[in-house]
Amino acid sequence: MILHIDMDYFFAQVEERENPRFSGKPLVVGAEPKEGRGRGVVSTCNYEARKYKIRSGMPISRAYKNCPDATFLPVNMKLYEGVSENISRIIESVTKNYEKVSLDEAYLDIKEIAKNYSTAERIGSDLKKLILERESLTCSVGVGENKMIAKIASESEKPDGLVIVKPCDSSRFIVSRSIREIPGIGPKTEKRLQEILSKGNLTVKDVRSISKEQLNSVFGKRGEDIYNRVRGVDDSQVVSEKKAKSIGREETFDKDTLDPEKIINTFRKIVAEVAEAAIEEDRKVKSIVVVCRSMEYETHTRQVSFGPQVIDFDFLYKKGVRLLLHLLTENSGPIRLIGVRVLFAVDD
DNA sequence: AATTCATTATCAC
DNA sequence: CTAACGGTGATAATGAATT
Repeated sequence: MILHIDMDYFFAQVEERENPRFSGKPLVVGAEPKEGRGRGVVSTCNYEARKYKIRSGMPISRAYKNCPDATFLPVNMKLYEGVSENISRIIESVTKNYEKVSLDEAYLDIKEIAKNYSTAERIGSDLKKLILERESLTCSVGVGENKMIAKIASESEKPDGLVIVKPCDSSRFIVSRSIREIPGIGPKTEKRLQEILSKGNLTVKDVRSISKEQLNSVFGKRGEDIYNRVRGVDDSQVVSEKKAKSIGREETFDKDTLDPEKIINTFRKIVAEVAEAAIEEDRKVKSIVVVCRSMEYETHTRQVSFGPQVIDFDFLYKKGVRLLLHLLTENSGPIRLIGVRVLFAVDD
């Protein structure tokens, strides 16, 4: 039995709490709009902003066009990280057996503490009450027989929802939903499924009509997963204390650039940040990946591995510059973004 | 033949 | 009218290189 908790419009709700004058009016947290010329995207917005068809992930320029009078706030990650920590402490008062998947989302394995689904409902409402009392924030909670059902349940009645799905109801609960509501089915997978069935607006029921064999032939190993998921089956586990496998930084230029000075300066800065983060984590690094995005939005990477070692700036910079040079040579056109990522050694 | 490395694609938040 | 589009991290597929 799994409980999924998802904070409602998290970044924006925290900002409303810190500054109640933002409440009740459209509020957008994300990149600077710069009179509609900004290149970033919306991180989160409140429900008033959603009335203007503003959404997470939307280009900030479009959000600005939809509602120029909205309040636009920059992302104050330190603030949200602190609040997220507080919420983690509250979750830990319920169970230590939980997996945090982002600042605003977590799965709790509650099979040991909930004998039945009415107990689970009580645990969910208690958790919501604690978070509201201690942090003045609302969230949505879903309970189901596995992580996927719990997540769809929590999404289904937000904001401030509490949805319990008993195992006997799992199949009925998902059958009429859009295929896009199944976690892991993104735009590309949806499109390929539409092509298989020669039909748009697919529901979970539609996808159930595709045989395991056909899914396997189109999607390979993932086919099995899709076959199971549309039938409500998901045996992925709640994993607490997950260690990062990589860390990276990337940066989009204000304007696509060819200026070597600008590129190398930005590169030096992000290498320094990645080196600092890797040293801070005290982890051994085995590879470095350099990312370069062209004006045409093509993303290219170059990477090199080495014996696992604790790295410093000079080491990373020497390795990275070579890769960057390769990328710039092959590209020659204006650059939109550069990035650096390090992969940690498995052990350690 | 099996494993690791390098690259790209897809997805999520 | 249409396109517009971050940063961070995970995982899988695929093919090449290495053991």
